[in-house]
Amino acid sequence: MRTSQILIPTLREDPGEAETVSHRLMLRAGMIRKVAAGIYTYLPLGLRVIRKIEQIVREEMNRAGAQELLMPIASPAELWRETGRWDYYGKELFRFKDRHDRDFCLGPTHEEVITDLFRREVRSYRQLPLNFYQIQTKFRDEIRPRFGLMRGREFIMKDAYSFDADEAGARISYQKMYDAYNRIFSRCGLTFRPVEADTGLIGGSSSHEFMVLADTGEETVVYSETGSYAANVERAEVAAPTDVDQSPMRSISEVRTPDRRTVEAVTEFLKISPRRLVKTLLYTTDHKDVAVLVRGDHEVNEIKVKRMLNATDLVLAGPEKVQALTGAPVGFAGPVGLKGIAILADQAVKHMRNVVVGANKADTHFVDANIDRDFSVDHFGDLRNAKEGDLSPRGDGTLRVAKGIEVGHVFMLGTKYSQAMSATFLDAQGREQQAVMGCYGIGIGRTAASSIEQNHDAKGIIWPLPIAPFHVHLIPLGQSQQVLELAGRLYESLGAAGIEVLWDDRDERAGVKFNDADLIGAPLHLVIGDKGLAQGVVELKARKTGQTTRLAPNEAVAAIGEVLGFVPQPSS
RNA sequence: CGGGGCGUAGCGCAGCCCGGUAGCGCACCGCGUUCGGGACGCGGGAGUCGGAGGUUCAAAUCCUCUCGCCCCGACCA
Repeated sequence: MRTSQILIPTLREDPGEAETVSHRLMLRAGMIRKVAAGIYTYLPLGLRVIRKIEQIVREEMNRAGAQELLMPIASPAELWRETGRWDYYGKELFRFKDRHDRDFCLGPTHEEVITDLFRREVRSYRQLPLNFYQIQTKFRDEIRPRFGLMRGREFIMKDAYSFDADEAGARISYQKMYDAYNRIFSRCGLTFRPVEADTGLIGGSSSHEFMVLADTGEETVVYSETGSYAANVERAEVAAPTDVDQSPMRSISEVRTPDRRTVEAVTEFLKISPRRLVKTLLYTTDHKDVAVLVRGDHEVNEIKVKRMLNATDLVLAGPEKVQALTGAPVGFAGPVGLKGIAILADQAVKHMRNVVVGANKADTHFVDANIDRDFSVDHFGDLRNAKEGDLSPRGDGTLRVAKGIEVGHVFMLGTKYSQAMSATFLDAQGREQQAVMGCYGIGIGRTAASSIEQNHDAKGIIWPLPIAPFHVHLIPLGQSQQVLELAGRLYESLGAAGIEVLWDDRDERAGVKFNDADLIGAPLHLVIGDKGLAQGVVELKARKTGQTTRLAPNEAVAAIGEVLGFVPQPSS
């Protein structure tokens, strides 16, 4: 491709709207342009990268035995009402009505549509297992789209759905996808890690997320330093506490803590460690209020609380609510004397003695409060976030914390959708059985963005070869006859050898061309200039290392083919 | 949705406090010089100052409403 025939509007300056590296570089390299918040046009260069990733995904899906199909973007509300997700999905679902006033949505995911296909078309266990996938545009009206392709409201996703006759089969299907995902992200040149994850809105019994490790990631991953445990912090289990405080109970007393509302302020004021304090957080769920107790240096994990309560909704109580429940302003809530409300506590609280808690009275705390004597707890459980230094729940060392970008997610769905939608088949005994499902997603654009987060320098992008928009950036310098002629010849023969070349045929100064080439990030740059030709050489530069090799022009194609791992075709 | 910020030429911004000619850099067009890491000279085109209302002799600037966008928190590929 010649630059005169492909629109690559590179930007010299950073666009003001972009914060993260990948967003900035994608805009600057002329890969994407914003149309509305979270909605982008993929320009030719960006689309080439997207297509490369899609192709890798396609190859690995096919290899894993999945079959490609394509479902519609628009789907009728009836299907979503069958599973209850028309309501449950909430504002994130882009909804619209047709001319007959019938409800539709733009698909955010396709469990309903694929399950509908399955129940209509599949009858027998002999047809199983099945796995269908598609690469398609999805719509989610995200609360806050951000970081370019990282979190769009319209985005390209590969989604796959497996159907098995039983749990054992489903586990095999799941494992195949898990393995395929590992291959896909490896082939894309990413440093990533599969982690145990929460299932969120999709539902199901268990899942793994594939996390690209990057400081700009929105997810928090905890992993055992020495072992194999890794999980999203939303999901990460906390090992049962081993430190049991055996000290004798002292008698409870009230202390004045004027205007000390936070753990930090109270513990500083009383000159105690946050580990001696129990903080009380008040929440409102679907139908009731609850208090959640955690140690002062711990954080409540709301997902775990939701799970314990079997609630779909959980919001921290506002100031009026807190006042109503405790009779005190925010900052002084405590379990002692707290009436008419369920009290949950993290397991670590169980073994604490002589703790500091709010007194449900303005500017007052209790010290030396004790469980069972001064207050009671209705349920204990693992309700906090794992944190750096915790013991691994698998007993393999201590936990560390890192940031990650979720590029893929695999779920064991079980029969959640097949049950809701009566997706059944007949087993060998002729009995009707519900299909056991799995679903598997990859964010294609997010994968591209993640790759940039991991592969860039101050000058621009450094694409891994398999997803680079072009293999070689051909950079002729000046307009001399010999340079132009050689550029044309090399362009032809590289193309004939199956090598993808971007030929900068603009009449620009060397600096402009070099800077654009560095920004765009093809793995190899081939520079042709009068200076080199005077010595009979062209220069091949590796974008990543900056290392330059001088080559005779007639060796260039073979040398490049070798570096790229191609078997060069004889050029005509 | 809560908190913070921004909308002025294609891009990046100044001007706004203290009302009075709409400006700078880059990009773009023409001519010339230049040409191995973002050249220079001369000439030029381009802006409903996000939108609507109001105050005023006069509004980019003050007031009200509104729309859009970005950043920080609760959702997810």
